Amino acid sequence: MARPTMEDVAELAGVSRALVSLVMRGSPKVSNHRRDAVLAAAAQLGYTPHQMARSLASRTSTVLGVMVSDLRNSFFAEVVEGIDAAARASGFEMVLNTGGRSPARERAALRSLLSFRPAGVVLLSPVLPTSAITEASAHSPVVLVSRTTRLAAVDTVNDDGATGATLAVEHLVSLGHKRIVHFDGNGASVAAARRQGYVSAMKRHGLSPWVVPSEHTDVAGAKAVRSVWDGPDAPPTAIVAGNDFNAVGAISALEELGLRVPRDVSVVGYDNTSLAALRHVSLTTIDQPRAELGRLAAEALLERVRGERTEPVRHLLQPSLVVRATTAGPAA
Amino acid sequence: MARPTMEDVAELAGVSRALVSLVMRGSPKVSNHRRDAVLAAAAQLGYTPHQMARSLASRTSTVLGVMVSDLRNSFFAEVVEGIDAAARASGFEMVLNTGGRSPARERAALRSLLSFRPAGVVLLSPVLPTSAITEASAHSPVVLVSRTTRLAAVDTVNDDGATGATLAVEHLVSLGHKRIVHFDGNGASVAAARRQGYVSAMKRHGLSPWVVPSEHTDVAGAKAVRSVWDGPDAPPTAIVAGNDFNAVGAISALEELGLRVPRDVSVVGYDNTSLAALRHVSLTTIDQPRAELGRLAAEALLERVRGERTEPVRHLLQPSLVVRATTAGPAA
DNA sequence: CTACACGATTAGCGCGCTCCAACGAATAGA
DNA sequence: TCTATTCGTTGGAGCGCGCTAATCGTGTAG
Repeated sequence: MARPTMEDVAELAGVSRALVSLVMRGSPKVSNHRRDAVLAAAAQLGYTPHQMARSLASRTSTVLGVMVSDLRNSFFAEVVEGIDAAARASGFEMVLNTGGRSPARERAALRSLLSFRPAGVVLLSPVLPTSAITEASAHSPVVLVSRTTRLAAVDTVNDDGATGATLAVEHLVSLGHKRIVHFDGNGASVAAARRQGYVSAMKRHGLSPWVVPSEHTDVAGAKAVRSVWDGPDAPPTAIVAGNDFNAVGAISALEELGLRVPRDVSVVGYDNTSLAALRHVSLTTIDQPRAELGRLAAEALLERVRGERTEPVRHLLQPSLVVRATTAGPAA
Repeated sequence: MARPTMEDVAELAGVSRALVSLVMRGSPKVSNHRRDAVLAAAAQLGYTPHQMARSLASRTSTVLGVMVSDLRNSFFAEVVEGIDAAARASGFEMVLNTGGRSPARERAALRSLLSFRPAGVVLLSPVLPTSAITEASAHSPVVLVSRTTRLAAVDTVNDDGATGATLAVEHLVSLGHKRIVHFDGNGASVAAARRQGYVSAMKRHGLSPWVVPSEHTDVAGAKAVRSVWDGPDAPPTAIVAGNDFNAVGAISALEELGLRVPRDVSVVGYDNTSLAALRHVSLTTIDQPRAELGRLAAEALLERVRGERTEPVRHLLQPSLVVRATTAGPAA
């Protein structure tokens, strides 16, 4: 298990340790002769530079700390993939943690990440209090994804939920719908923007907004449908769900009520998760560019690391409408 | 950004650096008097030990390297969550990578992980050649998840795919099915065990096995259904799909053919992903204990790290049947 | 043949920490 | 009183590497 060190490579190649260091860092001021000898020796020993020693000596880091609330949520998993791709392209690695949507656990996870003295930290939809984020930003560049802040030292990357919800409403209105209900995401940090986008789009078209409290789960979506159809009001002809899971739950409940989608009721989701793309679901939804969110988060950190920028950035990505099989004109 | 060091804490507390080190590592041989002074100084400066310096000096590591082929696959994401939980419980961190099912990329990812001199490495369903795994195992303990090996230096954690497929067949047979087809996962490393379990279970019941080549995607599942129903043979009354995605694709294609599930055809998936649990899908499937897979992988590494074991372990987890709404007796 | 320049190479310090040998002071035993 | 022993504490070496300043060797000009 004892891996070789630079010293071993230097000895085998018959050069000094410093020269091996130069070769490993790709310095141009090494003769080809020596370079080949060093590379051959390194290959023979199976030598790879020790990242930790390297970053200790160079006082730099090739680590990006990433804290994600819940990896099982495919939305976050795909953002992480985006971060990974961007990090890899620049020679960085991810140290990854989960916070479980608990402030205490997130705090511990963040501390743990910072103990690696990372080049930067990405926080995916954290529930941490602002004070903890402020403190972290004193030690390391911080990027927030799916959460906004006014902190000047912190970058943010979000999708424009208001525009996304507006797209959903516009689509339904153009199909002829007038009674459109929104299932609100309640606690979720992205819910407010979506709700606000829905409300103002409705008003813009002279329609009365109808917001039903719900959650970002399929169970909650089903429950919201039952509460609406059990209620005293004439039922809507279309639903703008809080996210895809919520939409799928709503569709199940509608079918159990004997209603057909989209013949009787149209449904629009949000996120365009892989679930929505399944032909069995084939959900009309709002696409959030997840990999792009991740990429921009990583890029934002790298810009800070390279000292290219000190001003905060506020990326607001534009979502897009993906029309599939759950929307159609209202029943005559 | 310049974080305080042990030296700073020592100076503020009026003690030596070595004493601060002892306090940070929770040594009992420190007087309460001094300990309090050190902790107070550390708190005042916001000091946290530098993990990389620590592991360099101690020649130990608190890093677990994790390479996952594709995080977007929720199966892997959930295994990673299991690893994370176990690692956190023992004070370890994950350095995480993706290999993208490409041998070249996986090789680079593995090298990158090893450059951190991790305590151990977890490879989730790698497509790497055995030689690369052998080489890695010379440098660090290695655990393979969802892939088998004969390498004595490498631990493995798998679910018992043969038993899982057998459970599916038994369930269908007990419902009265006789014509049961299996959609094979082809390239997937777990496919062979499932196929073999299916075949021997069928034979055990005096039924003739019928294996259709497919893939672990919903598109492939749909295609397999069409090829079977377009074929010359009398169609089956039940399908044992390669995994949940394959099953969902099959169900869509069946419905497009005017067949009802489970009235006309029963379908069993594999993995019990969150998809299967959605009420809109409500798929009968084989549950693979994913978090447990992850936990055992982490544990296996930690046992090696702690020197508690040098023999390889071969964990084979028992899957279980989850009956939902896609299976019933065959049509009379 | 000497002086000089310049590129290739090396010695050695320090990154933040762990660990070990060794220290002084206090207590115990003789 | 003197020697052991224990306990809490400290100095210093060294983990594997990056980096700066100094050194070496070679070719060119004078």
